[in-house]
Amino acid sequence: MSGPTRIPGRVPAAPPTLADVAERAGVSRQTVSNAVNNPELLRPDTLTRVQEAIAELGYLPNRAARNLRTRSSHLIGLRFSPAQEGTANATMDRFVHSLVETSREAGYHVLLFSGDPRDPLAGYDDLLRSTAVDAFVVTDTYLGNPQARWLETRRAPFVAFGRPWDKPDAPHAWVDVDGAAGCELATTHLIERGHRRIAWIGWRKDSWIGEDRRAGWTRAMRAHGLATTGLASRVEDTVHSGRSASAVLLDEADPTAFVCASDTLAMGVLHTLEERGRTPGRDVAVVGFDDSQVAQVVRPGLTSVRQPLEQVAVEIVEALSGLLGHPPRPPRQVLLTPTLALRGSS
Amino acid sequence: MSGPTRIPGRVPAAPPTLADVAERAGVSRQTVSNAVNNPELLRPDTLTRVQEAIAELGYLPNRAARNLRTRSSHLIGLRFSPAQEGTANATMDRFVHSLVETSREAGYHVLLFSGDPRDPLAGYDDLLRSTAVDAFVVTDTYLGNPQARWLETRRAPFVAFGRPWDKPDAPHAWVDVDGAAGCELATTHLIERGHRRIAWIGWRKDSWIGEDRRAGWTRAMRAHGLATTGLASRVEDTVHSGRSASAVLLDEADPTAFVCASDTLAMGVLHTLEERGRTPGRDVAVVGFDDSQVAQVVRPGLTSVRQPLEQVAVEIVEALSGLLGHPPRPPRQVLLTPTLALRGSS
DNA sequence: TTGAAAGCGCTAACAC
DNA sequence: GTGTTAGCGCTTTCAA
Repeated sequence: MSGPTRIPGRVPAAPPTLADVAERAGVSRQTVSNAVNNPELLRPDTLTRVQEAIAELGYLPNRAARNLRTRSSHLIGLRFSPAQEGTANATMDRFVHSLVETSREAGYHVLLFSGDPRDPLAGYDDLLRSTAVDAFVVTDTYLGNPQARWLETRRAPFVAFGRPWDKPDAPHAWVDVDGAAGCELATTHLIERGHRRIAWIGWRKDSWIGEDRRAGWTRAMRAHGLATTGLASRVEDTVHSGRSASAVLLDEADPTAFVCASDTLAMGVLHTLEERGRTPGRDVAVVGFDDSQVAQVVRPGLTSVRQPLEQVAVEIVEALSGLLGHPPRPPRQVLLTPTLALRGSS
Repeated sequence: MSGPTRIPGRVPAAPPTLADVAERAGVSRQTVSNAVNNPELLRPDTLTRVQEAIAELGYLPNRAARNLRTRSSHLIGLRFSPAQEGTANATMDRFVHSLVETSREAGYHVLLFSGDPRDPLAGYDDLLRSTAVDAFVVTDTYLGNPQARWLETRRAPFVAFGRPWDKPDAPHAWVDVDGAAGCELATTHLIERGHRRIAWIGWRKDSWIGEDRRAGWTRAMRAHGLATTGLASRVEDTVHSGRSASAVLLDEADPTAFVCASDTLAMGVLHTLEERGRTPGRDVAVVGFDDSQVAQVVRPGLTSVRQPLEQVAVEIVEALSGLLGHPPRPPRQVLLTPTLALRGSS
């Protein structure tokens, strides 16, 4: 045991255990355990004595032992895949920060894992079978989410960041941001500033997220009786595509404003404007999506739809606590509304 | 026990244990453990039988039990603090991706934790005392690193990403990128392209990293017999500061090129050039540092010093394996050289 | 080469 | 309220 080898004032060879605290406080191990986990069970004076011993020894429960006994790790698994498209991983980054912070407040840590980007299930299975995590946060739902279905059959607790587009009434817990509402907000903002011919540059039709965001633009235009014909373009999510698409749209439809499905595409529009000597914000307005670093730093500042990722994290942890609670609360579905970060480009 | 309640073809109520495998293979639990950890101890036919049972049951050792027994978690702690200065957290993001990937190959997972940004020690202590992680990767060494000294006294294994600037011969393991070499590379590149009056915009003097990067610029200038007087500026790391500093430098010293300590500052230079109708790359060259998203997306592309973060991760995991090995290898200090990502701005 | 026994540090269940 | 007992699933002795 560690007791005799521990020399006061020196760095302990091994951290103190429950038994060390119990001996010091003159109580049983169980009482110490109760002092930590159910303090209301102890008589006040016993509690104080135990707490003093805990403080003196700098005791903290051994995680492995507690995990083994309680069959829970207080760890949340998050697949952190290598950078995906354009500015998207900046969003992921901001989200992870919020998640780490919020999880901590709820007593959880975030375990990052990776897996073959081509295999959406890679990594999940091992962690689940080895009981290394209590639950997952699934973020890569943009392709449809086989993970969600797979985790459901495994009865693994998880919360998705992103809707199950292919199965809207799936019963699992998810939190998402209303992209349509965001783009509607952006478009309405432009309409209020006097624009009438507002173009859309979005992603290809097989992207659910892209179609959702596009729907917001359509909705706002229709609501104000504005035509959309010839004003929309669907391309790859690259700066280059944004540039060519905006060039074509300017030639063929002469829009005075652009709403884009991403900051990456919006950057392409800014490039086109610069090439043509037209000033963003004054001659042509541009709005992006994601409020990335780029939007903040580029001249003259890119107005952009901002996802409330801090709130997403809060809702996810809330949902997670529900799933893992005793008794578990039923899964919730939460849709949050983004805001608009106004800058010089509009 | 889980045995009787498990129905073939259905989702198991609890994952199989060593005992389940042993029963199925008709051997003792210990033999199964050996099959997993020391297969060379088994007779080939026994090994095959056990491995078959493992495969049939989908057995994977329970992490908590193994952690408790071996006193190791195979988890690496990384403090993931809320976004710091400008583009710096994009670098962090890229680094974390690499670290997760490399750790996985070495059998480790990355545990993210957060802590009060004002307290550099926050979070470390609890994880250490609760034996939740085997080691730390310390990244926030830019302010000097009390963490490193503190972890050393606690005999906690850790590797720092970043040199101990305030104590260059500190014995702990660290990996860093040679910022001076990077800026020397950038400056030499500009000299080779014919520039002679090359300005420096860097951070304030109390930043060790900033002074290091600046030294690279000085070195390259001196090596080519070029004057540096009046060509340097030290400011805050913001776009705005970069803009004003470059405006002043252009007025007073008329440089034909800028080397900056960050992409953020370089963006400020680009803003100034645009304001004055001068084309980056053609009229005035600009080089940034960190090869951020912004550098890749802005027009006409920002040449930038790129840190070899993938290699940093590899070296860190290598150092970590050394520290945690049996017997441990002595700590190493590794300095890596960055490269230059060439783009339109130069 | 395989098996039996012990115990890592903790908490659930129950007795006092 | 507090103590006792048992056992989570695994690996490290050590004996067969």
